Amino acid sequence: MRVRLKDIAADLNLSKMTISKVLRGQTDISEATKARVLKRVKELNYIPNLSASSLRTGETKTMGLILPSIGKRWLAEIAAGINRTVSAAGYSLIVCSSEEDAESEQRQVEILVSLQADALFIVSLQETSAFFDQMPKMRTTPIVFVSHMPAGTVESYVGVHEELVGWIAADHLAKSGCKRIAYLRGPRTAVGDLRANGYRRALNESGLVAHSDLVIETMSFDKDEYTRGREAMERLLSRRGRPDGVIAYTDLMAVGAMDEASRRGVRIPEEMRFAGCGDDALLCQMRIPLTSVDIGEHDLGQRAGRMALRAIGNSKDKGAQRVLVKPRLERRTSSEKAR
Amino acid sequence: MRVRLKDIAADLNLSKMTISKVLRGQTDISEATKARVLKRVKELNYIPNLSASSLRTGETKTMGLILPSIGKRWLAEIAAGINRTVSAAGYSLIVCSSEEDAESEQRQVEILVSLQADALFIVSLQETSAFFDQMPKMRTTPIVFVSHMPAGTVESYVGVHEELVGWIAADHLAKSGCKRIAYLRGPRTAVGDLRANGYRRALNESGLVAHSDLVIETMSFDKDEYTRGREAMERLLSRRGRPDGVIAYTDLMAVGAMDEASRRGVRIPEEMRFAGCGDDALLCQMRIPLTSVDIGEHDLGQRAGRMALRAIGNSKDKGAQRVLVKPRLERRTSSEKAR
DNA sequence: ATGAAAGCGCTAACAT
DNA sequence: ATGTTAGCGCTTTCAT
Repeated sequence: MRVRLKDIAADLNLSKMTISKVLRGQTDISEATKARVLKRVKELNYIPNLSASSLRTGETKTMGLILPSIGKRWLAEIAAGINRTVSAAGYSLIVCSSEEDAESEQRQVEILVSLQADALFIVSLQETSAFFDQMPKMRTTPIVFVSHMPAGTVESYVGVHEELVGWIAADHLAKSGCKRIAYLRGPRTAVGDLRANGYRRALNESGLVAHSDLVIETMSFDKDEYTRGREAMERLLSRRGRPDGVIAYTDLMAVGAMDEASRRGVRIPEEMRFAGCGDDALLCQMRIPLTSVDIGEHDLGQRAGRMALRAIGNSKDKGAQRVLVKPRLERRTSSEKAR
Repeated sequence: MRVRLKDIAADLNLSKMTISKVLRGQTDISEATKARVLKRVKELNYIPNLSASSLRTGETKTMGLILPSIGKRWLAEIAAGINRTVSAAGYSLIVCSSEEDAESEQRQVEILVSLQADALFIVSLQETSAFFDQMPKMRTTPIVFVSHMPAGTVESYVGVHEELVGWIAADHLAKSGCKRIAYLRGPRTAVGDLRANGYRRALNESGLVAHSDLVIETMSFDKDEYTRGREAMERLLSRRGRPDGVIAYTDLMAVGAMDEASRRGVRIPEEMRFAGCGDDALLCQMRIPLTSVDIGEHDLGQRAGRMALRAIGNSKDKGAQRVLVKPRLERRTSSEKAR
């Protein structure tokens, strides 16, 4: 059996209350006993039973994060941002992966609520907020939606100014003198559409036209993004009127497109400039350093963390909060004249 | 306040015992009341308090996994492997990141033990088992070390046959006819040394010599692996007697080396064959598809999961268990004559 | 088939 | 400065 408060108490001829008080740093304990207790606690390697204290206090000083998967860099950065913020406030973060499955996500929510997590962060896969609405009894546990917000939810939300992502990249290339800017657009999702809108707006503002054959649809989903990027470039180069600027929905697609262009003898950035999205350190350092829009995942995580801490603080303050973080451009060789 | 068993009981004029029994599937309940209870439970969206039941039963049906970081693909695959196995047995997996910090790892262990996780998996950063030895009182919680084993531990361990990783890659290139096989070796760690030994053994077995200037040391750690791969290739090509085969400690280094070689006009695989380690889907599909040693992380995770389940089953069976999974070669264009 | 009592390990509130 | 009592929500055991 594990060591309990009671054991330490018996060991030192004290009551378990005294031990408990020492462990929680209460001040009405003499320095002498305090030292004695701490010494024995260390020796016996006592680890408190969080189930028990949670049952009594109603809190675990633990927060849960549910991610679609734990292998993606941007998700890991969100996690790191949250972790930094909440651990500074004395909370531990535990992560669950929904393995890209919306039903599994719901199970994870129940597990974390069941575990008495003090707050939840979810990068959700739910289309709508139906699941969350039906459990209003769960309102004790604040939930912060990160990056994606199920339609209808009136919960806290921290997301990305997606339209600006597309705008920043397109505006940059336009200001750099590109006249025909192609866009390897993302999926037909809310995010994909917003970024495409930003791209179009930037072009219009610069007096350019987002000609429809400059926008390449996301192709066969059975292929990886790198290959999709290459194939998109094939299409662009096979037509008359090749672009002098290319923006891709992801860094990997951008790298694929750049590789294909290079292979066909296009000089980068002299003849064609490129920008990606995600600012992936790995991809952006390869070959021709890639200009990319930094989505700001770490910041996203920090804001989400702060929001949860606030929600726990004033339980009465349940006004829905929404924050959008602003993306930032990282300029590199792929879009700048070599000096 | 959250819904409790008591609330449902009062609601239906039953005792909380009855509700509890229904929820745990005990059979001594009439079908009628069972249905009534389940209906109300669903309506009220009851979520059990795991702290309370854990306190009573001593188990949480939860296991913890501690990773150095959650952004790495191979760690994510280990996690997925564990998850698959333990969730099939009714356990939930919760993940904590130690953020590459050995002290933080210790804190995570304490948190998960405190949370009453039924078993722990650790991809550990500890050099020695000192921390784990000093908490024998914690032995109630089985710990499975994955991938890396702190010196001295007598716990369960599932790792990789690292020597074979180096051997497989080198043997493959040797059998393909390469006579001068270079090795961009990893760090001076246990793993790095084992793989280097495997490389040397394979060469010897094929009657080749692991000439010292064919083994390139890991260079400046402030640079990313891609750049290190490129720079290693620069060095190899600047000497007389260029290699006709190159093995790299990671896929990313291999890609860097291949890029640099291509840039300098070396034809791959005709003039130089390449193999990496890790079988990273992203990196292995780029440009020249890269032959790579699949470390078998998913398998690693599954074995670890099974080991933990066994440890929970027979609490008496505390014989230290060790398993090494075998890596596998994935052949691709970088090492095969184009057909 | 249903329920009452006791207690898991801890702490809030109140003695002493 | 230290200790006593009660109870958090659940389940084990034993009655009914």
